[in-house]
Amino acid sequence: MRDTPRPDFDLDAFMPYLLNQAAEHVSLGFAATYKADYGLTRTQWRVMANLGRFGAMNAAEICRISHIEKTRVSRAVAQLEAEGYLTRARASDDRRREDLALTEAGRAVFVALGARGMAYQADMAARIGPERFAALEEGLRALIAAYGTSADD
Amino acid sequence: MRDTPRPDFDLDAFMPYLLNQAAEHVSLGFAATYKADYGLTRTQWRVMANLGRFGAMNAAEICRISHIEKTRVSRAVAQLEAEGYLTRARASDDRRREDLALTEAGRAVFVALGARGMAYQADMAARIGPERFAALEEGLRALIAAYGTSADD
DNA sequence: TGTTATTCGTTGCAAATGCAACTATGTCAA
DNA sequence: TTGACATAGTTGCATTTGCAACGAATAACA
Repeated sequence: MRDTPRPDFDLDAFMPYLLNQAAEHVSLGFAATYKADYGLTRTQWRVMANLGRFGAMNAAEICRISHIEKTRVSRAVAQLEAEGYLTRARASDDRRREDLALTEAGRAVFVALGARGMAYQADMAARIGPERFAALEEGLRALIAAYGTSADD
Repeated sequence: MRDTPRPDFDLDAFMPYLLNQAAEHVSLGFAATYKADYGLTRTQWRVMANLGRFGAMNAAEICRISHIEKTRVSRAVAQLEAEGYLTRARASDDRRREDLALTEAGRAVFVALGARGMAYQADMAARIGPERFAALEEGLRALIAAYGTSADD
């Protein structure tokens, strides 16, 4: 009586569970880098990474691209500005908007962390094998495409 | 001057980023189910899923298996007990330990959500194709194995 | 033009979280 | 036995988070 008349559901093979496990393990590994060396939170790093990769944009665009909640972005931006990593400027054509751009210091951090990120990525590929890595990437993209566009984009 | 003299780092191909995106999309989809219908948080659901799948065990074991922080487990367990989904019993051989087990009500929720989970999973596989789905699963397992065991297990 | 709806970003507040400190129990060895 | 150390689980506290409500600016349109 102590054991379930067990249904077929197996947590070990449940994709949301696997995704979370993998994401957590992998993210924590890299998070240690930018946390220890630059005092950045995950959200702060992601905001910087988007600005670094895609150029200046406003907060709402970052939300749309990264699917980070807008409150979180708002606070991350405030902190990044306080630390001199980005600047905000009211858009002249629409004064609700604030154009965000990395400062030189911010760009430098982005470049440095980008290099670390690529090294981390290479290590990952080596650990599980390049073919598996490629297949994984493709699967993740498919998933994001399948669920991202329909829901909230 | 507004655009980065861009380094090679490409956020779109950064695995931790892809993993987080995918995990978030997919998890939120399923989370809506157990949140809306049973008022469960993600941690609560995961605790129940572990108990349902692996049978009675104590909180520390749940921590080890699921990699959830022990404070979080402690609080989830307290809430689940308050709602009648599980029982705690001091282990007779070691009175520090508390054996946790799902109640009938808890088991019923686990079974119901398990069924939903399988349906959700089937939908995912259909959306991206079974081969990709299988490859994705294999890659995720490899990643978890590669990073999980070394770090904190 | 005036009225209503929408969008951008911030803030208040309650809930969730992480970390360290703590209690209680158990282990090991002198 | 005693004392040092380890483990199970809880609690205090500061930080982070999500959601809803908000003010300001703009769009849409009668």
